[in-house]
Amino acid sequence: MAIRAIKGINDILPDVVGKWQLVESVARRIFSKFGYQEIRIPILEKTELFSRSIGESTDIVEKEMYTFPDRNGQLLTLRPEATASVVRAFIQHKLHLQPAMRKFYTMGPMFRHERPQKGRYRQFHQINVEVFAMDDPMVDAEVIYMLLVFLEELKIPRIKLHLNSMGCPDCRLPFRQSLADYLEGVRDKLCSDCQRRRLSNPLRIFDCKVDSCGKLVDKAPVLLNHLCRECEKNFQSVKDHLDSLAVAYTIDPFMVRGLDYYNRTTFEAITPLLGAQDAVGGGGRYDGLMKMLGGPDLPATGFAIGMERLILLLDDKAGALKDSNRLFVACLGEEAKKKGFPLVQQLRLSGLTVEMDYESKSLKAQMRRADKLEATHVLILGDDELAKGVATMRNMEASTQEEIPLEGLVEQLLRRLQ
RNA sequence: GUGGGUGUAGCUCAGCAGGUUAGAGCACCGGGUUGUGGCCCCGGAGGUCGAGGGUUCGAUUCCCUUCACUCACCCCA
Repeated sequence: MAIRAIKGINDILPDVVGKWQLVESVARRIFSKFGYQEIRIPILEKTELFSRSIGESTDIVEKEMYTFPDRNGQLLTLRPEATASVVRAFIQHKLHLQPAMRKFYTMGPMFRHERPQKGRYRQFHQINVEVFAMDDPMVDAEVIYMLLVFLEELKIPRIKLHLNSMGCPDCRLPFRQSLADYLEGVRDKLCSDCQRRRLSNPLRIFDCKVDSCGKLVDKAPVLLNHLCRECEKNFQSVKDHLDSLAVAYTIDPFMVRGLDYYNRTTFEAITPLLGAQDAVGGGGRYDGLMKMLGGPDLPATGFAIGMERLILLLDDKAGALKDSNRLFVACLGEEAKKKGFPLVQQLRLSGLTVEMDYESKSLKAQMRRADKLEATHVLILGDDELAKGVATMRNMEASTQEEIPLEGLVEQLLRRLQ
């Protein structure tokens, strides 16, 4: 039995790599315009970092992390998300003392042991954006705006922005009590999952897709209506700033972010085109995390983009090869091959994109291969040419040919193809 | 972890109400052009019919088991 890749952990073959590179380069270009700097963080961290930041009772920490002891017995985890690591790095290097370092982005693989399905894999890739030490609502609006600009630049169709506020500890505590009271009253009408959630994480009930629960949830108290004065003001300000940028949004009081560290503004970019995995990007404010991880008490906000989901939404032609000239050198006979081999290297060093056939195939076979490789030009080197001291240059699109003297050949090719 | 769907050539899929050499399209290789791609024509190569077991004179086809892939639940990007 041949070895296969691990379930949910996929190869990215050359025919789609162009899309990945497009996504990465657009991210770099847009984010740097907004003042973000790239940071590269490890894929492996101490398990504690994630269990403390994401929340002990979340599904991620409870059953989805790839955790194992290293050779010293230290428990390590393949990162299930990036925010915890970026915060850790910020604290570790005392970056709050460097005012030029506030806005970061990073991209790379994450790992969660879930059942794979469309748009959801065990190794998946995210682009993450994090802003530290800024709590003005304007920053929330700008972060959201940048996410939408990015998606628009990639021409991702039918994106909708959902917006919510998770309040702060001050408003969440009393709210939890009134929600608990309400759920207590209707508890035998809830589905079995929600019966369990009622005690472990009541906010999750808002996410339930069972019809009967949905009806109960409609009448349940909503956190958004129980925000404290400060949070209410803050949320209104975020909305005002979004309005000033002409950003359309839908208030979604039932959108509950799964990670424990979120507070106040949360948001998701949703598409109807991906089936069940409809969130292309999502994030929010997480003001308490830095302090919780032992750093200074600084606010933070950010978002994550799911790259696989983005790639699924990309137009078929996105990221296709640019149509620059590509030369194929076809040699006929040993003598010509000996001359052609160093010539090919020299042309590449001169800046041209050049391929040759290393086997002694018929000219027909070589031409066919040149066509498959989408060469724009073929340089034919054969006995006839060598005898005359020339090479034949064929333009594949125009189907025209000309002879070029071997003397000064490189210069002639550069002039024509560069 | 739970449920549904699907496993036949590199890819997309036919087929078989059990029967002898398992098919198509695309892709690949070669020829038609002693040295010229795409289109066309001709030919070739490529399959333990996912794996194991059972029923049968005979199984790709029926039954059981198992594995893989996939979609959905859960959760999330």
